[in-house]
Order: sequence, then C-alpha cells, then structure tokens
Amino acid sequence: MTVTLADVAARAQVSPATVSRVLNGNYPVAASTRERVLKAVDELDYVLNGPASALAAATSDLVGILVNDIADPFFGIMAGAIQAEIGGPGGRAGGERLAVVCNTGGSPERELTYLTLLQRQRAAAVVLTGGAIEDAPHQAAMDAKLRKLADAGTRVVLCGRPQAPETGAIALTFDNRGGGQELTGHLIGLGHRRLGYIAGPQERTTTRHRLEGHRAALAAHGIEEDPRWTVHGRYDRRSGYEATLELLRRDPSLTAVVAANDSVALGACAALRDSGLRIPDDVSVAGFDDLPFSIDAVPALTTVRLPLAEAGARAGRIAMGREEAPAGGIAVVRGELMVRGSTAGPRE
Amino acid sequence: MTVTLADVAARAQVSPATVSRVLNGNYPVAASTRERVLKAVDELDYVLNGPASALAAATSDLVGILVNDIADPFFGIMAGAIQAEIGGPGGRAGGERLAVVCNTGGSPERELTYLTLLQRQRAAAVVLTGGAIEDAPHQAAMDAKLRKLADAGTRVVLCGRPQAPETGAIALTFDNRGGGQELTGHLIGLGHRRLGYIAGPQERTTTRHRLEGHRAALAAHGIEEDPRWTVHGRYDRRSGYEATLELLRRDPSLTAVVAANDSVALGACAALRDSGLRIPDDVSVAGFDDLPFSIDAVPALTTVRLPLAEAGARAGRIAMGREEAPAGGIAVVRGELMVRGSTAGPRE
DNA sequence: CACTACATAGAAAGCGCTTGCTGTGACGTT
DNA sequence: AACGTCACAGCAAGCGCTTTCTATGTAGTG
Repeated sequence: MTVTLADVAARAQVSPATVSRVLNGNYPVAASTRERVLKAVDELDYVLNGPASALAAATSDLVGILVNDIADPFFGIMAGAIQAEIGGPGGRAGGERLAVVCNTGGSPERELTYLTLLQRQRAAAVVLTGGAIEDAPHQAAMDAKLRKLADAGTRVVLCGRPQAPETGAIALTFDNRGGGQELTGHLIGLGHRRLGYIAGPQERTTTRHRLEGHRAALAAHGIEEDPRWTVHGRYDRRSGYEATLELLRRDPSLTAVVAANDSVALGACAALRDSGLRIPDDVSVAGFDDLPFSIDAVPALTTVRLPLAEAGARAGRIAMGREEAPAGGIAVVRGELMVRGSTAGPRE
Repeated sequence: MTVTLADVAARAQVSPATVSRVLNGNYPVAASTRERVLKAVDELDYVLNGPASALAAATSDLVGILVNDIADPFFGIMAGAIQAEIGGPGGRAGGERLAVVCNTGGSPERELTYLTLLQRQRAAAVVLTGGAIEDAPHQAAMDAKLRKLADAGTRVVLCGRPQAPETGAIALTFDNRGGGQELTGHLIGLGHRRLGYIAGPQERTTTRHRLEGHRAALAAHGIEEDPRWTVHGRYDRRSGYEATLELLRRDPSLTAVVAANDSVALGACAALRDSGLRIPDDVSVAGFDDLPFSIDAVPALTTVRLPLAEAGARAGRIAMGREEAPAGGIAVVRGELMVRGSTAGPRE
C-alpha cells in the first residue's frame, strides 16, 4: 500500500542501502545513481517513514519546547524565537527538525508526562520555558527526569527558568529579582510609600523572585511592608482586576500598584478606572515583561522589559549545539526598566 | 545501555509479548502477571521506545497543530483549546497523545514541510488553523498533501480556515465575511460615510473575506468606496500604526477606521492619538477577533468576537474522533459584534 | 603489467516493539 | 472419566530503515 524504501530501490534499480544513503547524504553516491534515485523518489511520491528511520538510526529529529500557557504571548514569543532557531522546516538549520511546542498549562503532572513522551520519542533536545514549580517532590521528579534525558543524549535547555542543579541542563535565567527590585525602586524614587503588590501564583519561582525583588527595594528604602499590601493571584488580566479591588478594599490609601506581569497590570488599570481612580494621578501602575500590548495601554505601562525573543533564540541555538553553552551552564538574562506614563509621583 | 522490553521481560520472568500486552492493555493478562511486570517496569525505570512502537504498530500518537504565528494570541488561544481536547498528557482523553504545535510563520513552504514531517511521523491527526494562502500552485500542493494525509488515515481538520474541497478534510470555517459586514454595517449605522480600511496581507483568505464583508456593507448602503481608503499591511500593531498614518495622509476627513484585527486596531488607535485625534470623538476605530486585551484598550475596542476557544475545542474533539464531523464536512462559525467605546457617531 | 588503493554498490544483520498463531494447563460438561 | 473450552502466555515473524562489512570495478603506481 504505502511506498517504502524498497519500492524506490526497485524502481531506481539499486539496493535499499543506496537509496537510504542518497536520502541521508552522508556517504559517497555517484551522481548518476543519485539522480536516478531522486527521480524514483519523486515519481513514487515516497515519504520516509519517521519511526522506522528513528528506530534504525537510534536518533530522532524531534525537539520539544515546553510552555506553561500557549495562549499567553509571554510564552508564545519565546516559543516562536526558539522554534525559529531550531530551524523547523525552512529555518536556517540544515537538517530538518520538527520543533514542537507542548502546552503544560502550568500543571506539574503534564509537565512530567510531556517529558516522558519526549523521552519516548528520543527527542534530540528539549527546551523548558518559564518559571518552575516550587514543590519539593515535583522538583525532585523533574530533576531526575531531566537528568535521565540528558544522560540519554537529549540536550536540555531552560529558558527563563532557574537552574536545575545536577541535571546537566543549561539555564538561561531571567533576573526577575533584580527587575522587580528596580521597578519598585523606581516607584519609591517617585515618592511612593504605600505600594500594593499583586503577585502571581504562590508556588512558582517567577512569582517568588519578583516578589523578593519588590521587598528588597522596600527594605532598601526603609519602608516597612504591610502584609495587607500583597495579594496572590494568577498571571492573567482577570486576576489583576480582582486583586486590585481587594487591595483597594484593604487599604484605599495606596498610591501605587505593582503587578506580577503586564496582563495583571492591565486588569489592575481596569479595576482602578472602574473605581473612579485616575492613572497615574491617583494611583501609579507598573507591570512586568513588556509584552507588545503594554505600550498601547493608556497611559502606556511602565514595566520591565524581558528580552524574550533574544533569550528564546539563544536557547534555541544552544539546544541545537550551534552556540556554546554559557560558562557554568548558566547565564543570567537581565531585564530593562521601561518608564512610561502609568507611573508618576503620588498625589499628595 | 538503555532498558528495553526484553530486559523488563527477563526481570519479570515473562516473555516480551506479555510485557507489551501489559503496557498496551488490550489483551487479557492475569492480574498477578501484570503486577509482576509493572513492578519490573518500575524498578528498571523503563521507558517505551516510541519509534519502535510506532513502527511495529504502524500508528503513532502524534497530533500536529499548525499555526501561522505562535506569538499571536489569536493562534495561541486556538492551539491551547485544541491541545486541551487532544488530551495531551493529563487531558480527558484516555490514550496519551503528543499534541504538538508547529509554527509556520505564515510561510507557504514551511506549511508544506511541516505537513511532510507530520506525514513522516505518521501523525494520527493534523489540525490547521487560521487563514489559508491564496496562491494557486501552493493551494494545489496543499490540497494534494492533505488528500494524501487523509488517505493514509490521518484525520485532517481545518479550524478557522476555508474548506479544502476534495481533500477529505473537515472544516470549521469562521464567517469572516459576515462579521466584517456586520461590523462595517454598525459603523454606517452610526452615520459614518468615509471609512478607512486596514486590511491584512493580500494573499490570505482571511484578509479577503473580511474585506469583502466590509465592501458588501458599503455597497448595501449605497456608499461608493474610494480606493484610497484601503491599505494593506501585516496583522500586527506596527502595521496598523503605519497604515493609519498613511490613511490620514490620503484622506484626513475619514471618520472611522476599520482594522483587519485587534492588534492592527491597537496600532491604529496609537497612530490616531499621536496625530492628536480623539477616539471615538474624532475617529471611530473597530477591530476584529476580540482578543483578551481588546477590552483594555481605552476606549475599549468595538470588535467582532470569534469563539476561538470553542472552535478550537471542537476541532480538537473532531480530530480525536470524539465528536461527529459536521454534515457536509463543513461548519460555519459565526462571530458576534461587540460594541464598545471605540465607536460612536461621526463628529459633524 | 602486476599490484595496491580507492570509490561505489550490495548483502545482511539488526533497531525494539507488536501481534497472529500456537501451545498448555485448569475448568466445566456430558 | 474423557473431552471440549477457556484463559493466558510464548514463539516468531515482521514493521521499514540504517549501517557495518564485504565485493567489485576502476584508477593509480612502481
């Protein structure tokens, strides 16, 4: 039914071995023979059987990209950049690799299961993006899995994720702590003393690091933090909206709201507006990530730009072995404070 | 080196066949034997060899999702919904399937190559999202490819894409034409007579259909279109910004700007503001898609909501054979006009 | 001109798994 | 008590490709 290598070989009057060699092009084949084979391939409309090839060669051209939420541009941008470098079809890379992105939805189990699936497929490389989950058992399981993947020859790269020690993985870590500190420092510099903070989900490293940065800035300026000023939520607009209302309820005298990311900040802006407060006259708002839409908020969002595309591209190159891994297996990627209209001095 | 089925069999004191059957669970195996096998699997930390399994069984658990731009939430939302239904790991589906999203970047060649790659992997199903490219040779090539995939047993579903006749593909098509007509009709109803239109790239079906809807609305109200009122660009913010400036240059008397999608509309808003024009007092702006951020624009964007998540979910279910295909292999998914603050009557 | 060296092509042995078919005891039936 | 039935388990034949090793024709060398 389906055309196989043997069929092509028969048609081209050569052995299957020769056809294989023509297709893989790593063995001398006379030009005339090659052409005959190629012609047969074309005429029969032959398509290599991936699994068979992977089995025999004990390698595969699959590269996995794990993301927490594919609908979030934060991940979409990184994934796109990674994929572009992996080369997918048409990319600059020579060999064609199937770069696939897997959506974990932030679930620990799915993260692990996808890794197993990729291990099954004997993936050539795996790139994990975004923050990790801070749950000891899960982290141990992940580390063990990553270790096993690395041992099996799969290149493992972490992009925007803290280093996983002892796993052989290469990490491109975002300096969420530093960015958070700089951002809150900026607000304090403007004169703010009562700052609300809308954090992400509790158990994520990204959440913790950004919050730590925020607190470090407060501490550095001798501002004592009121526990009422911090609310946890998800990394989305809705959560930002609700958290802001909660913050306002707890302490209406806040003069600034720092959000875990830009989507949350947008929600915060909406909540403030709906509460009759002006931005930044009454309350300043700051985000994080600098996603494309942040500049379109009115007023434009002050935020910390993370070079998502650049980091993703680099991760992709490292995964393909086209760029050397950073010394020590880890590189810290810094953010850049983008001061825009959503922050100003407090009203009084 | 790596653990194989045979190793597990040896350890559990059974034949490889039995181990395989335990793992696939579609053949009676005595409970005691099963347990012994499972124990051995666990102890040896055995991971099935995907390619070998796929080769022997002549099937694979890979499902491909093709998107034009993974960094665009339009595709991200659909892809996420599809993937959730495919069941990826942890999904509701029983068998674990590796749902992978492939980023074509809108390039015809990459689209085709990804399809070949998926064909190689003997993918169980393929879902193509977003508009198609209107280039006869490419379309013919695509159709042939889809036909071949379908013939090989791969289920092919088009989500938000026009039907591909004679290919055996099932289509969930967005009613871009109807949505566009309704949107422009709304603007005309408000009293606008001079409407600028920022279209997407020329060769995409989505672009053409939305534009056709726009023109149909104009025609229906007896408004003669000025060719200067239409500008083509990409589906992004930047393009919307530039196109709007161009539109303003060509005809400063325009009272409304209709954008190809929400990102473009956001860029248009920015350009108008930067030109000293108020929205909607001086110029009304309308988008398309109703992406999550559209409601956060100030003023909130009037747009056509496309049920991306719902359509994606349905496409996913059909791809998995968990939902019946629509009669005739095609279903039209309608959009819903969302009237918000960015549109109002013209100034004069 | 005999002999070695090289460039190609083929034969064949797997890669690790699935599955149709063939045992083989333990039961149930007349 | 003899025999048909089941319920399991194993054998072995591939799935379609890669690759090592070997064979062969040709070219280069003294």
